[in-house]
Amino acid sequence: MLLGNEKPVTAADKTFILLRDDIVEGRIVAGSKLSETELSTKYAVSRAIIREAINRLEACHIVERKANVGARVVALSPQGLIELYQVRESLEGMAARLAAVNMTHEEIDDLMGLLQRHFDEVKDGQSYYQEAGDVDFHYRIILGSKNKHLISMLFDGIYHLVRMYRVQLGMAGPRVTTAYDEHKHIVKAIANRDAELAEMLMRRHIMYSKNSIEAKLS
Amino acid sequence: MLLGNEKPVTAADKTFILLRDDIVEGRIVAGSKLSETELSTKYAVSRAIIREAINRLEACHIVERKANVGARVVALSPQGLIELYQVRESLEGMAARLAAVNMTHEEIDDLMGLLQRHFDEVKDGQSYYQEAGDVDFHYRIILGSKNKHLISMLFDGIYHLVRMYRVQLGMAGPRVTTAYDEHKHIVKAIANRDAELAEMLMRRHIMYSKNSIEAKLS
DNA sequence: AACAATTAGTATGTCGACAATATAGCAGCA
DNA sequence: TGCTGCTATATTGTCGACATACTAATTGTT
Repeated sequence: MLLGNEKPVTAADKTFILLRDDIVEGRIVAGSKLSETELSTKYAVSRAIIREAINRLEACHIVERKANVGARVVALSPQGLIELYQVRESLEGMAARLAAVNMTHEEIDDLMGLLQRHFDEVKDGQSYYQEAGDVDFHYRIILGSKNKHLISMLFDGIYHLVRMYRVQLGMAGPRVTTAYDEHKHIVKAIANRDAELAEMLMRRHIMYSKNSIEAKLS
Repeated sequence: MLLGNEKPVTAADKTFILLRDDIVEGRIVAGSKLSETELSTKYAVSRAIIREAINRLEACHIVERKANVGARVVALSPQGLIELYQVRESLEGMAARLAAVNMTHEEIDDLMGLLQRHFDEVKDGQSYYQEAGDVDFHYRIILGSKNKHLISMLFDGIYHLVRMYRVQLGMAGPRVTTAYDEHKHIVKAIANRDAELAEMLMRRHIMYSKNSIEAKLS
């Protein structure tokens, strides 16, 4: 899954994305060791490329590296997921706040259109959990914040980890109808340029989502 | 300045820290291009080491890299500083909230001791802006959150950028007495385990700090 | 004179080999 | 038998050289 407009141009870019997705999708199991030589044969590139890819994965917190020892894929734990959602709540809350100030009318209209399509799908009974739609919703609000650091942190860092948890702990969860209502209220707050409310609603939205996942884990 | 307990063991580690500090302290000017060959002679290491160091700097958002073109030190702008403080407000607010829940009594006592020493210095007329003290204060609360992602984002990422702005836009600002009061109230909220209030006060504290800097820029 | 294309030059991307460090296994001793 | 120290092996860290892509200067054309 390519997020944003990351266009891999160099071999290291491509290998980074391949390796990352193999990890996120669970084809390389969490907690396992990453051998540079092994990976270099597997992906048919030199060790230097693999090293660069692993370095970037470390920056995303997807792998952990110890000097002179090697790199391991991070281990997934309930505690880790909670910490991740705490950061998400904080950052996406701020994103919603900023989006209420910085999104253009056009962007807001687009967002409402997306929400309407989402609603139609729910109405048509396709009310399985639409991850793509949900991601797209959050995606646009984060971009709407117009804050470079926020965007980068969430897309390059947090997002892939969240997806890794979703995939590997198998939560293609429900929450579709309630999530729709929450999304609607958030957009309304943004359209009203109510930054305070937008942040609060987004934080609650993510908190609910966290609670739902926590409940499923226990 | 070494933050946390990053112990450079490999040559790439050392070069990364040297290069980072040269940039943060302004010995390498903001916006300038980083030539790999040039740097490799300057720091007396191979180009591979320099490349790894630059990769890590890119992960910190201290340099920007374009494929097949090269890396540049980020340019400093008022807008960039504002965006940085927006992220700080969000993350450190959450850190204070979590610290109120997760800090041990001992850690809170230590924090109060630090605050007392800070107060004594202010009383003694050494009321120039104590950056080290201020940093140490925020440092402990961030650590007190016990949230790995939060800690890493702030220390490895945001912190050095903030310092870069401070150094290069020359703001060894005042705000020492008011900042002291704000710190005191934050610690009180944490000691009372009032997460809600701790977050709110921390966010206001950072907002005030941002406003003070903005005023100085215009 | 101004613009386009080609070419030379320089910087980045990639590679394979060597050096240094950690881990595991084995031998020797208490 | 259990522990300590050494050795061997395998993995990571580092390096210099080659391949490739961008940049800019030069030349030719309109």
